[in-house]
Amino acid sequence: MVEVSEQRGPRKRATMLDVAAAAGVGLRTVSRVVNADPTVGSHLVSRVQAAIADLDYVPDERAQQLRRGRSGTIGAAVRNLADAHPVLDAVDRAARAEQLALLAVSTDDDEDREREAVLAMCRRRVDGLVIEPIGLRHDYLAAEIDAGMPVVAVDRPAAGIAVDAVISDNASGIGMAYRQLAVHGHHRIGYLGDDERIFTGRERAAAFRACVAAGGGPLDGMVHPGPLSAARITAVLDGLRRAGATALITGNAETTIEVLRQLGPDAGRLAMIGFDDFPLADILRPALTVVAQDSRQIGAVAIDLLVKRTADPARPVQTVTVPTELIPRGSGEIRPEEVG
Amino acid sequence: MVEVSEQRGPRKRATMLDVAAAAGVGLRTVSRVVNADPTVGSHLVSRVQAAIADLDYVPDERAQQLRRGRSGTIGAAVRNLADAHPVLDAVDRAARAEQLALLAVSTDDDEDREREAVLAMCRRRVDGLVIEPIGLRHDYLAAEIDAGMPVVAVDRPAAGIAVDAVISDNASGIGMAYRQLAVHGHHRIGYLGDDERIFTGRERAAAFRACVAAGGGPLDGMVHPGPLSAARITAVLDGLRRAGATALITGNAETTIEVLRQLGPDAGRLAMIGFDDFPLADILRPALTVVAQDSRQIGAVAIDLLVKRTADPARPVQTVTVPTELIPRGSGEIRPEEVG
DNA sequence: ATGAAAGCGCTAACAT
DNA sequence: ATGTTAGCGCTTTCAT
Repeated sequence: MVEVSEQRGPRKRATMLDVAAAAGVGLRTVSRVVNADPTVGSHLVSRVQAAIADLDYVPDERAQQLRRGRSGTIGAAVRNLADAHPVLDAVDRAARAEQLALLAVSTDDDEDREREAVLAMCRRRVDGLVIEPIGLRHDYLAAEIDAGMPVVAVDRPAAGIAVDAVISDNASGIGMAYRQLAVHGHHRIGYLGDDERIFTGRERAAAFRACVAAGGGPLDGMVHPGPLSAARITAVLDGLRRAGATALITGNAETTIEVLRQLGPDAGRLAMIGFDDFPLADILRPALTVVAQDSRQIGAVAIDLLVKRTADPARPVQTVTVPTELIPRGSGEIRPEEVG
Repeated sequence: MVEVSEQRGPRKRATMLDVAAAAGVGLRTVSRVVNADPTVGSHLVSRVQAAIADLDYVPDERAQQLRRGRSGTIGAAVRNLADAHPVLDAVDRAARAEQLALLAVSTDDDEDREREAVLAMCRRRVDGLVIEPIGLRHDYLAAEIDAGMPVVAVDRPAAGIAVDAVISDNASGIGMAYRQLAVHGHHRIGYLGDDERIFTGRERAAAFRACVAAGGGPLDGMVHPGPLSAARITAVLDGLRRAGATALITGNAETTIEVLRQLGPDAGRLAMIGFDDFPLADILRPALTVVAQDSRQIGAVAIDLLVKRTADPARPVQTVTVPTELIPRGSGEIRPEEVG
């Protein structure tokens, strides 16, 4: 009986050993060809490559990683795949420049999801971690860091652990927004942003208070940090109107958007500057003046810190602050007399 | 001399063997505990768990996968991490329900990036592939499919290979948009969309032509498929104005947004319906009427097809069409007499 | 109910 | 310049 070689169903996947056999060379030679080791005779190289093409051989990266001891991958846990795109994009580019693949997951702003996602990446033995921290405590990472995992926090510092961080200059951003409104004649300026239990919410609210104090404007009823909810925003907008506010600074993109949604056609009747730029902010009417973070630089610095820590695990922990930029588009340049 | 046990620098990572030694049990027992095998004595379970906690043991998933022969991961290659979010999100949810992790990469609408990204996933031995195809030929996947890799195309079919697909009902979507405009009194309706070399561009332009033919409206100078560029859109808008068009259907979100950008304050002077919904479409003025794809269902169906093919690799290849929905928000309900 | 040993596919010492 | 061999950390027959 002759064995039927062409079976139905999926063909078995070729391994490196199959390739070696087909090419009539040793396993090591195939490995060398796969890894572009120049010390292989060109004769054998082409024979091995032919066998690889013939068998549709695809190296198993898991085995490579396991044996090499490095994964060549860095993990990124960001709050939202969509919003974080500019930072993530920059991280991706920077990582690629360092010959590193990027494994990105969304934490959906959920503390448990974050921990779960980060630990999953640790099980995959990523060579480094970029985290946009959600929770208040990140002790769950202590063991990993202890085991030598390089970690960098972006957007906000990670509490409870000593890791490098890249954050935007929130105080300066709020300052620019406040001055822009003041320069355009506003005196009664409101602030509506994140809960102060959140790092950026805390920093931005504090910076705003400092600006008002320095500018001599009214503080009472003007500063509204708190959780993001449509109902709260409705109430705050109402209160601000009663208090005679002619201008508003919003502390994050979600808040900005919800405010615009509620303002509807009245959007032009209040001067407004949003912290964080977002797509389409320029096609709104009036176009939205924003304080933009330098996402590209944030991502690049994050990878840089990761690489440096990998090279020298003992180096002192560092927090890098990246400048923000005011982008005037119209909504922040409305004068009080145009408001009504 | 006594060995210094508390060294400087990263502690070596504990392996399963270390845990076994620390707990005074066999390797197999630790494996059983890690995998929640119920046949382990509760006495040993707690002893092993204590050792795991003590050593901060984290299983190496690559080794698990290698040995198990499955990765428990499905890969998704989408054009854009931001735009695809709803589909990706649905894919993610559906995958998790099937106990599968999701590995997502962006192809940035680039054919080479797509191939590179997909092959990278194959090297990681994902258990299935969800692809939003870019290129015209996908033969590079033939060998993988032959080796038993389940693949499903979303949004458009993959050419050159026989794989399952989930696509939106483009013709019906264009039909709804056209009728909505016609019902509101428009007779001179323009179309501006993707190049007809792109599947969706082809389908939507063809559907639009069929609508016009059926409705008896003018076709001449009204249908504009082609590459997305600001200059081309400027020219088309100008031509449409001269041709007396009172309404416009745009064939994809990028085009819609660029049109709105160029229209600026004149946005309300042209009835408009966009194919594809996007965030903030509802806070524009006028709010944008759109044909929305059912991303949630697309994602769910994609995973369903993947699971079914995994279970039965020989099942016939299938293309599922998912309905689209018209969401009237204002811009599509402007009457010709309001247009200037 | 538990352990010893083989091996997943690959790379890296070590021959030769 | 090329081949042999020993693991990387885990799961899994197979004994016990």
